[in-house]
Amino acid sequence: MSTPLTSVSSDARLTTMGLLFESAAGLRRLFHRQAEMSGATANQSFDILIRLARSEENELRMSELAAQASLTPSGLTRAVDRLQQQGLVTRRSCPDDRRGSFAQLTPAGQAMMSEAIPEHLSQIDQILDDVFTPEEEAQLATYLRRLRDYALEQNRAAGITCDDGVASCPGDV
Amino acid sequence: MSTPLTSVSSDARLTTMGLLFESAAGLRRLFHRQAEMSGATANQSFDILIRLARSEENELRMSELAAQASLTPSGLTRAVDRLQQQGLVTRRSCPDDRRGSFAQLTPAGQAMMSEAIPEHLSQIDQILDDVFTPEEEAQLATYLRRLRDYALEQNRAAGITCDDGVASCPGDV
DNA sequence: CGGACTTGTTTGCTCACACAACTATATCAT
DNA sequence: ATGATATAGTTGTGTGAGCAAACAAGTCCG
Repeated sequence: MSTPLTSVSSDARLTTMGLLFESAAGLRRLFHRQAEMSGATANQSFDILIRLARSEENELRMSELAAQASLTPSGLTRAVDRLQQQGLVTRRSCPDDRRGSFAQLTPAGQAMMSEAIPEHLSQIDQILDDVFTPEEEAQLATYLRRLRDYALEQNRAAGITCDDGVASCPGDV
Repeated sequence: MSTPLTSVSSDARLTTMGLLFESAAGLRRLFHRQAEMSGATANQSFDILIRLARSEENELRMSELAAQASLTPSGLTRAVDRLQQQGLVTRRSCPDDRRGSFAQLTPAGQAMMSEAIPEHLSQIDQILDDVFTPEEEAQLATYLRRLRDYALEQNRAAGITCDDGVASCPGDV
């Protein structure tokens, strides 16, 4: 056997999915590179900081933040640990629910983000201006939003292992 | 200071970028979940296997494969190591350039992919059919392709540290 | 020919993330 | 109240990926 294992007709859709992952990976590198060049603002988990910066009181519940950043709870715990060590974030325990906590930007974190965000925004502006017309940009956003919501929904549905009384869960008798 | 650090006008574009990453992450999980459920076909670095399966002779140069899979050369070396241990891939040294090698699907790898790819394709069909009209799908693909090519180009340009004789490279006198 | 530089791949090291198990609080049924 | 279950978050452990340095083979002069 010496020929590819996919038919031409399926290739287009496979490629579309590939494009999604490749463009995301490519842009991630682009952002990472610029963040790195800006010296002081270089920080992995920039994603987390931005989401905090965009929130009321610059704080979010851990679980909410995990969902927004596409991290597992455990992954987020570690990420916030690191940011805390860097002095950019604090934990504030939730008064209404003593299980919960907020991650919150410290003044230092706010200061850093005040500097870093404009750079990031201008990089995004540049990219989008270079690649899309405003209409295309809006279209892309709606397409991606649909895709994200679909994936979110499907993952949520799959996460509920025994959603309607199915007894197929291993070990639950 | 108690208000978010971003203005409303910038939020849209920031969100668009967020959507790209979130949709990619969401779909990645969706695919991973299904792969996992299909038992035998469960395999991380499915991406790599698919790209091999889609290629002539089911083989690709390591560097080419790394680029396609958005991995660094080192990351790919390790990934291929693992796949080789699983018996799904072999290395074939390039006759024309003795530095280079090909990663190639073994018969076992081909067999596995013959089984796994149809499932994967049907999952993709389902997603795209659920979320987009054919025209929208085509549009999305062109948008993503532009974005990917842009990122590729920018990253490539940035990778060439001293592209036009700039003497700013540290330590090159 | 022979040394300087480039390119393709691999190795040493470190870090970040996921999964599973655990703790602590909350909620619900009886 | 009280025990069963669910939810929020943290910790132990393994794995995958990146960076930088090493290595090996090709290329480019002189």
